[in-house]
Amino acid sequence: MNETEPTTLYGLIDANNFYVSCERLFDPRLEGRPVVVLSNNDGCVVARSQEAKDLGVANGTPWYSLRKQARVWGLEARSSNYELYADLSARLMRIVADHAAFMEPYSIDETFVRLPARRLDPQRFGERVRDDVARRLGIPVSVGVARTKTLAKLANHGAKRSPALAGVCDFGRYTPEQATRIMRSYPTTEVWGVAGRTARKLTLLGIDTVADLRDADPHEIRRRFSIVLERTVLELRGIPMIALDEHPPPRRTLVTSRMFGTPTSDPDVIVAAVSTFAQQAVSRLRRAHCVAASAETHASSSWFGDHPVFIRATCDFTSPTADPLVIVRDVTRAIRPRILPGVRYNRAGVTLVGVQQEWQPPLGAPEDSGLGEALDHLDARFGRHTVALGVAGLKHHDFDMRQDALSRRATTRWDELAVVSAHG
DNA sequence: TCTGGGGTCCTAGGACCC
DNA sequence: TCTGGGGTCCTAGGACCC
Repeated sequence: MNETEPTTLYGLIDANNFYVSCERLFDPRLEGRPVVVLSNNDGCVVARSQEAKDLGVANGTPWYSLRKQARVWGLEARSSNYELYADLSARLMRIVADHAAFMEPYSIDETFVRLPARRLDPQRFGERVRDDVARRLGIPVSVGVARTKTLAKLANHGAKRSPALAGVCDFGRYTPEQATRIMRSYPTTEVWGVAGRTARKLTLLGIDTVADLRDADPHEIRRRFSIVLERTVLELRGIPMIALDEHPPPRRTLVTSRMFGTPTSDPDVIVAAVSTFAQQAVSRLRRAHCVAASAETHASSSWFGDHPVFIRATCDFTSPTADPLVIVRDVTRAIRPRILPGVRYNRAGVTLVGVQQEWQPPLGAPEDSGLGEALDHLDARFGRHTVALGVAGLKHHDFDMRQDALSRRATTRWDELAVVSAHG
């Protein structure tokens, strides 16, 4: 690399404890206290405040097993409020976009960026982003900057972990010796793309730390693992192998799947759930202006029972479609005969497959019922979920999830606005 | 009693074709 | 005695991400 050529630098901006931070934004009493956010159905912990992490609460812990101790600790729990999080996420991305040359949103709470070509000190860049998001949104973020996406991820971990860095880590500031020392202090599981299975296999080869992985033979890694892990090794050496993708291809599958609040053996309830989930999936499909080629439906009993049951049915549509009438009909017809009597189902879902941009149906293709368009209009005029097909239109269902501690959707619902009062 | 939801990519193996 | 080789497409399963 030519020293005079400005190197491309990647940044990773990641919100701290995003769901908890969202909850705190509209309920400041949660500030400074241990807080967790629960999965759908109030099942298990999916996000924790720093205070909750310090208490030793692990992600994935079932809430029922914590409830008692939570009272002793003063641990607060909230049901997940994805409508709120999605809206705040969009605001976060808009703010970051003001600072970046290119950006690639990576998940609901993080985005990769390419730093502006204008030589701005990476440390200053990180501080500006952090401060601007804090000022305009009120959510704390951490920033990692490095020559590859994998290193930017690692730098971001460091920025979060080390209070002295105050949320910004420019990996390029370290000497080779310092970088090696840091990488020796982290296990391989801290690397983007390495989880338990791979880490265990790496340990057998004597590769325990990030530094070990960086120094491993890439060809050997490719032979024993995959091309993906080989790229990771090179990225850890500062060689960019994973490009920034500003226009990721549209999704190919679209899933709506959920546990039931109460398990059921009643085929009518299961079919009603499938019908409801199918309509939610179609609604997302239509908002993306896409059609689907086929669908898969599944239902299952608890994984933790003695004899877990999993049923599935697939259906290919005559031609790719976004017609709720067709999709709901085919999906429910496919699954009903597969339902086994006497099994307590506690989960169902619909996956739309072969999702693609809207296309012109060929001559002779079955006609669209026009119902989807009508529902879109009603949604736009009267709000979502105003009208639905069949039993999905009812307000309450036997399969509804439990959400005992749901916060307000303060930024997307007029009737759930935050109320602020001042006392003189 | 009670254990999330929504995605991606890679690999291996089988079917099928010439 | 000893059985081609290369290509594509599809599916299932594994591993990972947040």
